[in-house]
Amino acid sequence: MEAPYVIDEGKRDGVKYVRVGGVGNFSVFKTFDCGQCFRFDPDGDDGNTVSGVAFGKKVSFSDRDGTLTVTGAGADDFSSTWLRYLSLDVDYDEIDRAVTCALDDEGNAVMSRAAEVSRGIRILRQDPWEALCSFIVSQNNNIPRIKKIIAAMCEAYGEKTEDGLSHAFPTARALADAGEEAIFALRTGFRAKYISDAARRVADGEIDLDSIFGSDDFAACEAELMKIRGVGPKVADCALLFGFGKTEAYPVDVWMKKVAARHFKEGPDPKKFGKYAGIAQQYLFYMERYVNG
DNA sequence: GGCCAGGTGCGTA
DNA sequence: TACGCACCTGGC
Repeated sequence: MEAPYVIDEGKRDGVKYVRVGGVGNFSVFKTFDCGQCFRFDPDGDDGNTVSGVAFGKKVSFSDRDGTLTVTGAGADDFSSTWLRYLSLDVDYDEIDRAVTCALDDEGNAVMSRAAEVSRGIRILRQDPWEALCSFIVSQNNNIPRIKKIIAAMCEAYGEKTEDGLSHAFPTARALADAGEEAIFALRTGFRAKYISDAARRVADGEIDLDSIFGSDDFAACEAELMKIRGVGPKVADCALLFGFGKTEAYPVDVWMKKVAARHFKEGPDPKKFGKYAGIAQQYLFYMERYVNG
């Protein structure tokens, strides 16, 4: 795999930027359009730029002719934060090879098509608490409203970003202190008690996200998260996949049920994809939800 | 004006 | 254990 390398860095209109080459098969648009993250939106009209907030930093990503531009970051920030966030240190060519030969011929044909249309998607490594909380909000909900609720939560209870114009995702402590009624007032509906329960348990250390992050016992991680009210297998798996870097997590939602019904006699069996099950899942999900739609 | 959304908890057999 | 149904709200 070609390793990402910094081309140059500088400032435009007083804002830092860094340009990076060697990013391989990476699509900003697909990565941020595939439903894994709710705080980024398309910026401008080139179709290749998104802006948002992650790890309390306002940032935008843009790809053009194989060059990634990160605005709001310098070379140091790129290597310390965004390289890992975007999973640019992961060899997706190798993963694509693995997931397209894991099943029988028929299954491999489906996976090859899914990998083809999804080419460029990277599983983000988001903040664990943000991912957990966001996917609690996502249940029985649609993406525009999920984004709206999360934006309201950030504005009300998140620390301001450096430029003072945006807000970080609120800490578990901030949401726990806000209380269930205040969270309900953000139009979260029946999820208010779930968010509140999650925030309290995490803030109190009753659920230790760091130890889940460091654990290799996937089933135990899932069980631990499912102690939270309103966290079932789907939400737990999304949090583990998108927030805890556990690519073996295989969230099954209505779209994945459609995939199974439409393209497979039974299954696919996620175990066959091993530690890349979550990435295979994301490819199948993306094909069904955003391409076949 | 309804239906429904990237689920989950709870009550019922 | 295995279903079916309610759930806040607002986008379409």
